[in-house]
Amino acid sequence: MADSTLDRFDRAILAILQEDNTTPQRRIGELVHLSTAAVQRRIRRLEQTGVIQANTAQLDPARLGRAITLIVEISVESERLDLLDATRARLAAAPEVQQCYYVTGASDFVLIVTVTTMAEYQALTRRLFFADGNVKSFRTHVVMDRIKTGTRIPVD
Amino acid sequence: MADSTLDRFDRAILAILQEDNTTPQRRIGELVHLSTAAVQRRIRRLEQTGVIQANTAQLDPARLGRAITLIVEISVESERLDLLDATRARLAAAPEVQQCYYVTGASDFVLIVTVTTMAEYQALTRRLFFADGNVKSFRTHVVMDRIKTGTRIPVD
DNA sequence: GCCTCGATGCAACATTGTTGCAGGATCATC
DNA sequence: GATGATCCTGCAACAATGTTGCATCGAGGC
Repeated sequence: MADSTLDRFDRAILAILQEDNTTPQRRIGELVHLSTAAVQRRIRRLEQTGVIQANTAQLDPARLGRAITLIVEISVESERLDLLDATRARLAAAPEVQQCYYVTGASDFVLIVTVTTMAEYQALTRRLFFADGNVKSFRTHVVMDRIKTGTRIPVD
Repeated sequence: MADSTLDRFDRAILAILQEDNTTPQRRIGELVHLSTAAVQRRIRRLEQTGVIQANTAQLDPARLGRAITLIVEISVESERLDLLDATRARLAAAPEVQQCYYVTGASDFVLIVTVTTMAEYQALTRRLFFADGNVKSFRTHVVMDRIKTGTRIPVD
């Protein structure tokens, strides 16, 4: 899982798949100037070596009733490893928690949360924050506009 | 693009595609108890109506050299609409900015940024924050652990 | 009860993905 | 500088998957 340097072909393929992984391999081959077989083998290698972690559909949260997005900063009481790990596991397990980062700075965790109603969020805070003895405080930002979302990263 | 209520079949299909959109329609049909043709037509409708916004490969940032993730909170001087829009556009256009939210609370924008080196981040702050007259201040959290990432949302 | 509308399953068909094989480039070794 | 090993390529046959036409079924309105 170490080196496997990516050449410009790999990067070009990744750039395409990152935008639309339903692009036919034949089309990718035309774009990057390789045969479909070569494209196919490179994609398989990228998947097996973990460069490509998953192939997923991006859904519109609003259309699924989850119109509210929140960003939450959490501060913990103690940085003791076992307590941190417990909190970490609890946060990651919650389906409403879309993303969770352990960070430096004023807070310890930053979450991105999606809910259908503020009542649901209130319930979540009770279940996830107040019930967790190690959560000292949390600060909530309500998202008014999701200007840019996704997991796209530059490939060059 | 309005109603188009999602029944339990749609939701079951979305749950699968959100995990792995390379799952064959035949397999999806078995799982949700529909014919492949029905699955195929539903997926097409979900794509056309925008419930499915994109089909993308999820890449490992570390394997592409972007080992550093940062979360940045930005406060602006003025909430004047034209100034806000200019800042918003500038932030969204930066490829290093993976996600960008306009939020309530102590800060105005929250960004998720990926870079290869801290020097690159420093350059980004100059280009994006210091050069923008309307950015009053920003606070940076360095991500030590990406506990949970992605765009997965509950479908039920 | 009859009609329309929308969705379904089946089956033929089109497209796309996969694999075996032979050949070409690169690199270390001699 | 030749030699062989290794890796990657393209081509072509093949397998798997996606797509569409058609007949049928069920729900709701008249």
